[in-house]
Amino acid sequence: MQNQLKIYNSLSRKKELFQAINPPFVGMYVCGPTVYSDVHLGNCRTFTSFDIIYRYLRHLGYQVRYVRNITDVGHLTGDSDEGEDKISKKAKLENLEPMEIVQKYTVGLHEVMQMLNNLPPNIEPSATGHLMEQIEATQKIVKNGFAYEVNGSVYFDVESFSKQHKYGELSGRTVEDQQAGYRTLTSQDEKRNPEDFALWKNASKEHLMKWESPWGIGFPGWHIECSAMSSKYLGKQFDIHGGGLDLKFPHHECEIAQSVAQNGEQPVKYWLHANMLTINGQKMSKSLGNSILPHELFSGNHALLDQGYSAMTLRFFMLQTHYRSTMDITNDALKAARKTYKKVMNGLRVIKQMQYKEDENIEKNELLNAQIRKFIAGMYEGMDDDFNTAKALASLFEILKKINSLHTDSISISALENEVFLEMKTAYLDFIENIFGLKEEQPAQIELVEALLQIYREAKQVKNYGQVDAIRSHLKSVGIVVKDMKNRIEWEYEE
RNA sequence: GGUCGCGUGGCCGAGUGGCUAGGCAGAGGUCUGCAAAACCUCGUACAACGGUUCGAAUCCGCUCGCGACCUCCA
Repeated sequence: MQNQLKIYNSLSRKKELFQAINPPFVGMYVCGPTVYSDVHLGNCRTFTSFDIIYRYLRHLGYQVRYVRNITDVGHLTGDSDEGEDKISKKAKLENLEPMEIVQKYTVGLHEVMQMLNNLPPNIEPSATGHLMEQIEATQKIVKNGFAYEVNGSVYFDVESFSKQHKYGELSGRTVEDQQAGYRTLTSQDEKRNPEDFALWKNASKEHLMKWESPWGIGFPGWHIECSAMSSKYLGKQFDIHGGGLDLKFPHHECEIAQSVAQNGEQPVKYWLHANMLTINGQKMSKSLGNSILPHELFSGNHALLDQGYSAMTLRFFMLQTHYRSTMDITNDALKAARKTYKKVMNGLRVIKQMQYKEDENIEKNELLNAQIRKFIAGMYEGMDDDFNTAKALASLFEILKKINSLHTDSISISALENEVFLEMKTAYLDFIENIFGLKEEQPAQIELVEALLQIYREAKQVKNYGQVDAIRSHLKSVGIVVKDMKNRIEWEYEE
């Protein structure tokens, strides 16, 4: 598999040429959500970023196995190993079975993912569906001497691990650094050292979600599920592991340690982290009261929003920012994104209908042909540069200008080489639909619009401007703009 | 306090030692019954200060500001 794709690897802190372990196959694991509440915009950003990465890898010809888990047990509130299970807590609060909570929010997640046109992962494994694998992984770590049991709980022994292996490489921390940030252990604590983390936790009688294990009745720790499930479906070593930047430490650091503790080798070749979301320059968080749910964004039903913005507007907005930069949500930025999104989609409709026409009387424009080829290459260069969608879009807009110029006949299509025209059409379609994953949101009732437009044309012929203006304003009220061009009359989506 | 990142024109947002993306908004123009759309032209920006260099927004140092992680979070 030949390519120029470079990926920023969080582990090396450098852009590296992407070389699949087993081409043409690529294994990609992305940390999914804990399904104890509605999926939030930050989740959406991360999953959309990896959706585009997934789509691009496929476009390049890789056969990608994309695994994104559902965390439905083991993720605790509060201090990492002492809080309440998030799912259980919510279940008690709503007086439901924990699995009802899981089902409810998993369905909600899928719904939003579909609206955003994110492709479903190839495997979406849940933690409760892989208890055996987690128990086995824990046993192996204990056997290798990197974990210890206390009162029916098993903890990863960071100290003994770090004597033989590196711990903290991904996040750039040393064990000593971390100790500085921890409170001291009390005599009540089961852990030998504060940086140790739970692989398996003993469950009290009241605990809702618990299972048999070699250490008694309990439940798995949060980090072990990803190690267990990623290795089950992608092997001990796989190509890409992604997730939100906030998972880098401790979650991903723990995953590396767990895998190395089992097999002695690094589990992941390329670690990718998507950056956080801010709103009006501030971190989006519940405590600040500025978090927005996808449905609130779509409906505009939120104090910080002037109006609603569609799922595709959000997706386009995300494309304009590189996945490793923080993305700031503002009304102004969203409005600009909506307008540009529609412009791009109007271009898509135009190019889909456009046909090449040979005309011997018209000379080929070499400069134009060269320019178009350069812009197509520019889109690929952008994506090859660590999936830089913002960079790719710059070239896409240049192509869009050419498409519009061809459409309005300010450039003759015959001035293009047939081959260049086809390349341009294919590339524009591929990028919009297959790579960026954009789609039309309000497919208009084309027959009706066309019928009205016919009346419009006739009224215009006889200079019945009253009727002309009436039709125009009617169509505008449903989001359709009439375009009076030099030689014809058409419609497009309002921007 | 520890670790790390960022600061780009009115707004958003790429980039990166010389060739100075792109989008939105704004101005002018072409077209048009009027408009809209589309296209063309226009803005010479990179937090402050010092240094390295023939040359820095881009490298180094320092200052200021913002943010992330270290504690639930994608």
